[in-house]
Amino acid sequence: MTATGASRMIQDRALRPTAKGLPEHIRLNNRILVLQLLYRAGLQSRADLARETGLTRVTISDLISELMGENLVIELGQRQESRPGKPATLLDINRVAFQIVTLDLSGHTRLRGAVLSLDGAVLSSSGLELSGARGEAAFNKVAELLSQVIASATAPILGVGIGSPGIVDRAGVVRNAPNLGWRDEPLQTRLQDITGLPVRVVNDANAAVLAEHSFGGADHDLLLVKVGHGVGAGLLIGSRAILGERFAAGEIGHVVVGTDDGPLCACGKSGCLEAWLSVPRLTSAIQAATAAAANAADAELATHQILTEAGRRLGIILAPIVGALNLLEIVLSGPPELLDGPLSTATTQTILSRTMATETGDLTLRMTEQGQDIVLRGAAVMVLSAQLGVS
Amino acid sequence: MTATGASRMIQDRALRPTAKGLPEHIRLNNRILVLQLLYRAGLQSRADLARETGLTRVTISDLISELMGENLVIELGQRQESRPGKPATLLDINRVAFQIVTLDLSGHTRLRGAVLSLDGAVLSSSGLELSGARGEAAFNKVAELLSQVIASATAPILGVGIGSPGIVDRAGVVRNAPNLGWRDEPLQTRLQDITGLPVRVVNDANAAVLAEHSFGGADHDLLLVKVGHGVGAGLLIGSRAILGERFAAGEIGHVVVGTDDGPLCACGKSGCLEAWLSVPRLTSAIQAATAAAANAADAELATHQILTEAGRRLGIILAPIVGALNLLEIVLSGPPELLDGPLSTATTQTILSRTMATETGDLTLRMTEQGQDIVLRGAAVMVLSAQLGVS
DNA sequence: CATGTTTGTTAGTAAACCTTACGAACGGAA
DNA sequence: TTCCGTTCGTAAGGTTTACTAACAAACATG
Repeated sequence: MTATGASRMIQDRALRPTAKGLPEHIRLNNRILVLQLLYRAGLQSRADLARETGLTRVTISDLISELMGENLVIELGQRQESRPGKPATLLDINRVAFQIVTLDLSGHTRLRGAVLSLDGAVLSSSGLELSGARGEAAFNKVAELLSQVIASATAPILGVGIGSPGIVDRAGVVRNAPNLGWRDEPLQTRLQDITGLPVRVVNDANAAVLAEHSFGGADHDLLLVKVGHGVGAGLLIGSRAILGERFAAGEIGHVVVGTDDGPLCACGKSGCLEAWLSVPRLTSAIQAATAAAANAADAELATHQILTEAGRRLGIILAPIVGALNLLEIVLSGPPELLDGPLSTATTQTILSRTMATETGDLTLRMTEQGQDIVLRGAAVMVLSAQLGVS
Repeated sequence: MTATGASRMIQDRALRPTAKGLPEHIRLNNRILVLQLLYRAGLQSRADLARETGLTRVTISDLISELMGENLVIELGQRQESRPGKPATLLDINRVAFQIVTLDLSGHTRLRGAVLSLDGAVLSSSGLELSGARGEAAFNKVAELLSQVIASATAPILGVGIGSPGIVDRAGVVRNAPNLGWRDEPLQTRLQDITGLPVRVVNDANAAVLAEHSFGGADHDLLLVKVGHGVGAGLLIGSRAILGERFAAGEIGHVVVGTDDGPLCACGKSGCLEAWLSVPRLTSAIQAATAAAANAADAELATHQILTEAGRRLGIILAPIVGALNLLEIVLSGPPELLDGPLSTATTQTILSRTMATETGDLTLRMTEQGQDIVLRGAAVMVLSAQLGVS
């Protein structure tokens, strides 16, 4: 028995198509490929792009002229380098021709908004107090802030990106967001209708992990744990976000930690991660310990213990996840004065001691480099990805 | 500020291309699409396929004639149904023209091999005692069994699929398999050179989860826990296998369970999942308890307790994973007399009680329906997927 | 028996890529 | 200075793919 002419290796590229292919899909594919290269590296000639993509100079020229027609790409004069041959014309994404508007709805009391450049830099930002608004009132606050931010843009807007707390489905419907009092709120569609702009709504932790991935540079699988009023996570595997069957992936706040009970949680269970790790719980525990302490050294010690125990609890939850997914990179987002120190040290230690060292030896756990704007920037990544295929 | 002509929604289909697109890729895409439909549903006419795919009858006809030329598709006479119009010519994958050869190397003492039809049915099987062979000797045993099985095929062989324990990379190199004494063993390449057939080597648990996905029917994200001499898992998200950064995804056997210590594990830590749940540990614990019991009822009770506690420990490990990935379907593979009963009941209970009920309420945990042949059938899925793009 | 319907094929068109060829612009050598 | 090789970008023509339009074959029905 021998191999047959019928058998042909199917490359990874084409596995499991779910839709028919048409010539124009090739064009779109290559268009995105070119935009992606220009977006990441910038300042390349048509010939450079041809070499990198494997497409011919002819095809690249054609694509570029299309992109220049849309004002997405511009020529930036000739390369100065002294080489034989006709000098190359340098190209780049037209980074000032468009701007991106994003909102971060994850603050417990305050909504934030910003205008960003295509590079993800925050050009201007503003905010609006939620003042306890819920349901339709909260929606109106969001719409109000959005129109403010849109008005402050100084270039055509590529799209609007929004990071919302709670469970958000692929269509941008907020299935459930207790803080804002939303159930099945079709935020994306409604705001799209109001503004006439393309809008993308995603979960805040998912936006955050996208920001970390795109602007942090590393091409690893990534888990981002966002600690705030609650605890949530965003997960990126193979450069794509994991949403979960019911769009609730990353909702680890109410998973029970360990086998020795723990503090009572608002959800009714004991020992939930959120009951150990949320910002309100940590600050109040530290405050209480400090108040009860005899002196500054005691207070310091008690604080250290509280943070270490919280970090250990986080590590206990993360260890099975790290093992099951063979993760090598975990990022924390939240108040650095709480997370960056004993807490993160304890988390790393705990994960390493509870998993197989040979597989997780080079695990990295660190604070995000995106700071407070992480959700705003992640929402911008969503827009870039949706509108241009770039990230 | 308004939306611009430049912005265009990029559909999910084309997100993040990593390679250039060419006209022939369209053809491959559509070819796979057609094969997939025929493989799954079977017995359709060209016109049916055109309607389902959205391609025209002309294009379908052309594709079908290509596939018939390769003997992959055959005509099966005309549809008998009484309808107006010219009767349809029914088509199907030529399910008897090719066979698949697969090996399961995950048995602790015995290698298994089989010839399967394109449908994944086991046509014949054989085995070979490992007799403690390790390293090159183990490789020779594998090669010997493989040539036996290949010789017993009765039709051209589409390809060879192999499920191996240990850590297997994307190129089919067994990075580390302690049981077989392999380190960086390029199994796929070597066997491909020997046999002249396309060979695919994957981790046994990953093969198993593919089998469960393809033949189990459900289109959910899936976690399969394989309990044997060790404990491993295979994970499928969005119909694609998760391998992990170092190809060690699913290696949860040596993750520590709970915060109350536990049995000492061979790896040096205390309370590893494998130290609670592996088949040798369960059987010996049950044997000991039975021997020590005063009567049959006591023995029964002790056995029940041992299995319940093991199931609870599995649940403790799985709860964070289920929460983080928002999984709804977990499958157990292994000796049903151990797993199917108190153990799986306790696991389900534990997961539900340790996660947020609203998100995991409709969690399913069940035994596999694939039985002993799960790895053999999963390896066949790999071959189908690699050679035809079908699964 | 005529009509309408469905199937599968033939002929010609549009879109996307490719190959081949060429002018333009530069550095370096005769 | 002049010539030559190199590199860049563009032009012209060919190939592959899928599409539209049209048609013959085969059937059910009034």
